Amino acid sequence: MELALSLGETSKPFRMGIGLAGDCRSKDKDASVVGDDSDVVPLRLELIPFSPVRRSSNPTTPQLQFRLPWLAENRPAEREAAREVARCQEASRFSAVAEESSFPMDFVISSGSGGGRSNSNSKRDLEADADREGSRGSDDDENGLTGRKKLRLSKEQSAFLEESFKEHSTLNPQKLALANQLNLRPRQVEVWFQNRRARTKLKQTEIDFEHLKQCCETLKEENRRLQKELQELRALKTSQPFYRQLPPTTLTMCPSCERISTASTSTTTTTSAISSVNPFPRAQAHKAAS
DNA sequence: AGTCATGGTGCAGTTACCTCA
DNA sequence: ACTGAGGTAACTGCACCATGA
Repeated sequence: MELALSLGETSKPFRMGIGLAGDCRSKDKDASVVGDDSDVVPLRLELIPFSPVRRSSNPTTPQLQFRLPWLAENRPAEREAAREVARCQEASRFSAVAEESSFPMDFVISSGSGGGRSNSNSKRDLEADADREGSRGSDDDENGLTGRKKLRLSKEQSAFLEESFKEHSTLNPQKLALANQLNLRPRQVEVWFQNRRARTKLKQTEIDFEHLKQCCETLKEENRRLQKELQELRALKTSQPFYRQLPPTTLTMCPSCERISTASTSTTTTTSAISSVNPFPRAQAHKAAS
């Protein structure tokens, strides 16, 4: 058995970057998903594929074809795992049916904890309420639990979501399709993507931290080296007093290209070349030019 | 064209649950 | 059996954006 999932535009590879400055909230969508090259650290997380994905041969219809390994038809050895998934998601069907139903479901009665919320999350609230209702199944009735019940996604479900996440880190187009294919509630898929983005960002932050730490160490070492070199040059300068007696007119600088040339030998050198032994190349060059 | 209400979605922060050493 | 740490599903509150009235 094979199911096809259309994920829309897939030409742009997913890239995740962390902005170095500024408020990410004001531009979080762009910064966290696409990442403007101007404000992200060049080090990036690469999402490594770990299971084969067969793509549609037709480029005009970017379509992914996933195998659903937990289905009994595909891997008979995992029939029991599939039954376990079905058992775990039994509560999901309740709310899924409720969503598909044309009858208005009376989920508006709040369970108490979200009293101060704005109206802008009403659908999410309804889903959460439905989740709570759905999760209060026979198990909870038996053992008396009233809190939220945590459903562990199967490895196969997580892998499937990972594949989808690699194509789109945002969810909008494929949420319902994913939820249907995985036999999960749309809210579960949504939460999974949110948590996945958070994990990626955290990982990227750790990588960035290590990268910046290394940069810091490198710069410290470079600074130490330059300070030592400066001390040596100063010592050389004091031990060779004739160094001061060099006529300043021996150096001239072209005002347009800022190249320094010696009048006697007409040897041209750049200011950057001089700066390797002179901490104040520009000042000296201007002084020489005047 | 500007304003407001509403809905959808993302993120940060947090909580609660589960697993494992 | 107990426990603490780590992973992660789920929740909460807020912000932003799109859309329609």
